[in-house]
Amino acid sequence: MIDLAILGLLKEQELHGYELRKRLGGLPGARAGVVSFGSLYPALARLEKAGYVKAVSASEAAPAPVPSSGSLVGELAAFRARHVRPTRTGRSKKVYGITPLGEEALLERLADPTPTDDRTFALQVAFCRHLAPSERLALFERRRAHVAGQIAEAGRRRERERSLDGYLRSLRERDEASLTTDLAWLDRLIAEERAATPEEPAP
Amino acid sequence: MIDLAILGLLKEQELHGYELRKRLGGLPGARAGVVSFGSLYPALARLEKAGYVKAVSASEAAPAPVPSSGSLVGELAAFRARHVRPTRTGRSKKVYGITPLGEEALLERLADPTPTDDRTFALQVAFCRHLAPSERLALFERRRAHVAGQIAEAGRRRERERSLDGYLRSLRERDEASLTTDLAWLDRLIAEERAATPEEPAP
DNA sequence: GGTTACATGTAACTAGTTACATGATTAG
DNA sequence: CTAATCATGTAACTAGTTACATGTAACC
Repeated sequence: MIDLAILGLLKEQELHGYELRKRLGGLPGARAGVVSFGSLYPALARLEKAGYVKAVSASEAAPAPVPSSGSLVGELAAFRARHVRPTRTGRSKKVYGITPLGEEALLERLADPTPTDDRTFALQVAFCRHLAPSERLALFERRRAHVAGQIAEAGRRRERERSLDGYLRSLRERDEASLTTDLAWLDRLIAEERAATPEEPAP
Repeated sequence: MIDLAILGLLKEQELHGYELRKRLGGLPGARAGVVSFGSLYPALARLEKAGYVKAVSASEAAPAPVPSSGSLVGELAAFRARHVRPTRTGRSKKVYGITPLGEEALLERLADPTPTDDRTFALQVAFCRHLAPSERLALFERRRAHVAGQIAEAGRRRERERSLDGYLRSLRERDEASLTTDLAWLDRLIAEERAATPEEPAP
């Protein structure tokens, strides 16, 4: 999960850990919270050891072309980052960039056909522009099938346990409503995707 | 999470681990999967050590009044459980029941005002019939406020980042749609709850 | 007598968390 | 100078997972 998020963000732009965390928190699906430093920094170290990311000189960090934060503070910080002078003593900003190996790993994680949790799927969609159109569509279709399957299962369960009392019944209704909302969204997403992609005739 | 589920299920009926797991899987919200034995059995041991549950004689396990599985296999197993004879050697069924201390712990977890994840909230609702009406309503209202807050936040974010491109924008829409669906469900739940509870005038 | 389903448990691992420790930079 | 914010990291813990090890009971 965190690996996918880090690789996806670094593919767009070189960043240091602290900034990375801020952007992680701003990513959809919004219902999941911010990641902690205690998991972010070890993850960065792990990814660096694996050769997926590498620390670059702090001054190489590109200032955001479109400042996603919109804050003046962020702009000033970016400006200052450009003429930072390396201090003799330890703790200082460490800017990371993605490596070619890391880009491969990102594509693998984006195309991974294993059904994932909501949060990971949201991240896959957030960065799916890096996939080939056919793989992107496959990602959406797989998810659609997964959600459709859950709806079918919920329907079967409803048949089996008709006359369920109060709160349990309400919870089942909620499950079905949420699955139905999600399916409708996926159908829109898929329709838009097909509309945007000129059809590929069979070879 | 698992503690709440175990205590909630054992409050209804004495059960052994294997059966407990089956019911855990059938509980809403359906989108979360089944728990593994590797987390269930240690959890039972922990709860027993804490004095929240205790192992009772296997023959005391009440057969399900309404067989939730609907399977003949389950019915036969329940029948056989009634005339099990203790075998001399180790591994055999171990039926657990909830203790008064465990019932206290269950009520604490049900009324816990700390905002929780989706899965835990679903469990709180699944067992909320054990709460006093006012506490039940408070549980729902807290959740409603939480979701309403997230919707407000999503709206602010939409203002801030208008003209977001393709997939990110779609993900935001999905977030808002799912939050809105959930809010509507909560409103129905709260309305039903108020309708069912004769109003309490201020003392 | 073999297969299948029931049943309990442990060990090693995964993926995160909170709390802590430290230091650098800047605004007032 | 000092408080706030930026920034990096470690240690101990939490809450689960998978894979393994073992045994029981019934079915055919």
